[in-house]
Amino acid sequence: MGISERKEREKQELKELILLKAKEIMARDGQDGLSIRKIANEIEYSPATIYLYFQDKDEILYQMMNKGFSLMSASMDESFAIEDPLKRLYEIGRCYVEFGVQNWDWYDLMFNSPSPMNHIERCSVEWGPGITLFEYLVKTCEDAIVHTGRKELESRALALQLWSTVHGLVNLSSTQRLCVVIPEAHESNIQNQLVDQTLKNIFLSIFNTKF
Amino acid sequence: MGISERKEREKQELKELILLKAKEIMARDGQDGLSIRKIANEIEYSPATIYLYFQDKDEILYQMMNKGFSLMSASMDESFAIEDPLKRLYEIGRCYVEFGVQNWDWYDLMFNSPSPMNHIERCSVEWGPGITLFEYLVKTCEDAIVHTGRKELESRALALQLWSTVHGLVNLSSTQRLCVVIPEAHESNIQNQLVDQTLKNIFLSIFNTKF
DNA sequence: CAAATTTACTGAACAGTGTTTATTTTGTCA
DNA sequence: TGACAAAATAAACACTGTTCAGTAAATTTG
Repeated sequence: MGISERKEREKQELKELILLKAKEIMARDGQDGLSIRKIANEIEYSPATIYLYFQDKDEILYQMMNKGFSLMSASMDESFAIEDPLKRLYEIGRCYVEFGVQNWDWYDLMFNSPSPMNHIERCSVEWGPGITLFEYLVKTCEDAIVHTGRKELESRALALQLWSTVHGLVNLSSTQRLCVVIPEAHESNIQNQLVDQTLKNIFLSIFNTKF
Repeated sequence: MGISERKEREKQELKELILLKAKEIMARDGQDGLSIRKIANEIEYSPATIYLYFQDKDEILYQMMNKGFSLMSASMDESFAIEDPLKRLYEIGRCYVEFGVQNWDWYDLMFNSPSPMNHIERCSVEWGPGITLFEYLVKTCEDAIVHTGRKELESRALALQLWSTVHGLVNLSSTQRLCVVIPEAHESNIQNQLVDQTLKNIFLSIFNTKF
């Protein structure tokens, strides 16, 4: 009987539609403008219906976070393919910051918001794509350490240092802390330049390598 | 006539009481648990009264942010007093992270929340204490550069790099991203160790100096 | 001292928010 | 077609920030 299969499929489709509309609303109104009731309006169902497909808003934001990681991976896979470990590491950093600043709502969901983490803790699942990304960073750091012969560096510690720096840059820039501290940074291209300079600085200080 | 002066004083006192109770509520219920209506209850006035003393919630959070900077300065002034520029820089970084992690609600308000920035933009005032703190960091970087004779370093760029890193560390740690990526970091003392190691790494990579 | 005026305060409403539950509508199977 | 299960919803609950008309208190003036 294909009837229950069709039902399952329809259930899945509505679930996807909810996430799709949520995505559209966030793009239009920002993360704060995303509400259950707005989603309900857009999919033309009552708000209560959404709770038949997701246990709460946290789960919706968790699923959106996962979609955000897909977006990010897609925008970074050129960097992942670079042969030279140092250049790869640098490009990953550059693209990371670029993605974060240009897709702030997504980034905020993935790396700042407590909502997806609440869901993760409640359901005791892993922060899957985040861990994958970090482990990839660790591996690239390892490659870079081998490549430069600087065996005194510890790949996990180095990865954390790099991650902290780019994460800090994205946040400072997107929450308007950079532009009020460095007045010249009001125009976005100068801010890009600042971020770029900082990235170059890290690599210069760690690997003695210019880009 | 001292009558209008007394009135002015009373007005100021109620304003301070509002901020005091707001502080207490945030300490108890976190930043998300802080609402105008809760403040109103605690000071035993109606919610509308609060709008006679502050134009909106953003202004309350802006004033609280300023109090947060006072707290932070107080907890860091031992570091500020250190003679040796490198050691001073390191201690500033260590205390910065310590304050951020231990007073996350305050830190979040000062360095992440859009609310105080909304007020700053609306009233076209400066991000006063934040700028002061950053300029002090720049100056200390300058001192450290002179002290180590590494003239190729640019103090403003270096300050931004250091700030980004510690800001990133505080955020990753406080938003539960660190502990899910590095499972050993669940216990807070190991997390402290990780943060400390990262800090040491920065200084090693930039100044070739061990701590 | 009483009346007029200014200042301080509040009740109630508006337009939202996430979430739950009892009820109704819809679809499937015998 | 009637019974049963599944899906959807209306309505409520307990909140949120904010505004405004109207009330109460304090002060100044006649």
